[in-house]
Amino acid sequence: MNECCTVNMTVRYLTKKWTLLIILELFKGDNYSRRFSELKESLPGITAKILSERLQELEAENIISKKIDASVVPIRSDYTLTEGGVELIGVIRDIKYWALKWKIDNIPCGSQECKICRL
Amino acid sequence: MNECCTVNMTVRYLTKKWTLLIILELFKGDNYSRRFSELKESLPGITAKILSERLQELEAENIISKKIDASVVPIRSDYTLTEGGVELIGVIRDIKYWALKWKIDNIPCGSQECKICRL
DNA sequence: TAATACTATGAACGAGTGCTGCACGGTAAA
DNA sequence: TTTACCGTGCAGCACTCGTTCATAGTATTA
Repeated sequence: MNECCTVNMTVRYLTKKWTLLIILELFKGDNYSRRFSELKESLPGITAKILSERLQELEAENIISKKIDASVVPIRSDYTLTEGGVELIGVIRDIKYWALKWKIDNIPCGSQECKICRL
Repeated sequence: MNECCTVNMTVRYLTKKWTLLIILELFKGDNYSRRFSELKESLPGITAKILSERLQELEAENIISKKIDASVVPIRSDYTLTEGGVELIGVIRDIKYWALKWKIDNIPCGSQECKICRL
């Protein structure tokens, strides 16, 4: 439907609800890592289904990696930013800087609802 | 519906069909400038309506500026990348580099259909 | 014995958005 | 009268996104 292009596809993923926030949560975690339940807690309002979906997408995109510890019960799932994922933070920062520099009527960030601009 | 955030909003605009291509066309033009009809010609398949819409959006975002020469008939409309728009090219490049570096199964760019990767 | 914690997946539904197609508007030169 | 030029408005289709509810498996805890 849209143009075939890695740029476009990449950007497209980032627009999905929660995706940026999930990446940022992982970035803040020890070793850029978080558990499923931790993510869910730190993202009030997200449903397990959507979180699961986004994590799968990010894994498919090689932005995060997943490690399941099935020896423990209940199961632990750890999600970690890949090297590429960590570098993506830099790209997101660049976008943010551009936006802050050139957007006159930007949405007031730093508000409680927006965690992205705390980068 | 989505998170309020300039980053998110910015990225969101870039995902729309034709937007990236329009920006690139302007970037290639003399003085980063193009006329409506020139844009339409160089983007086969785009309709006047969509081109018009995208240009309006980009203008509202301060990425391009518009100049109408009503003294001539038929009317001439010139669209030019703003300073911010030109800087945005750098951001798009960064996204592209990231994508090329980290995406294993990226869509084959350089194909005829994709003009974005010629950046 | 039953409930709870944890990590999911699937189906159905509703809302929204993006894009297309078509019609229509104006003016001046050819 | 047609063409070049630059749009706008409306109708409608298709797709996507997100929510909600149902389900599932296991081991510890009450």
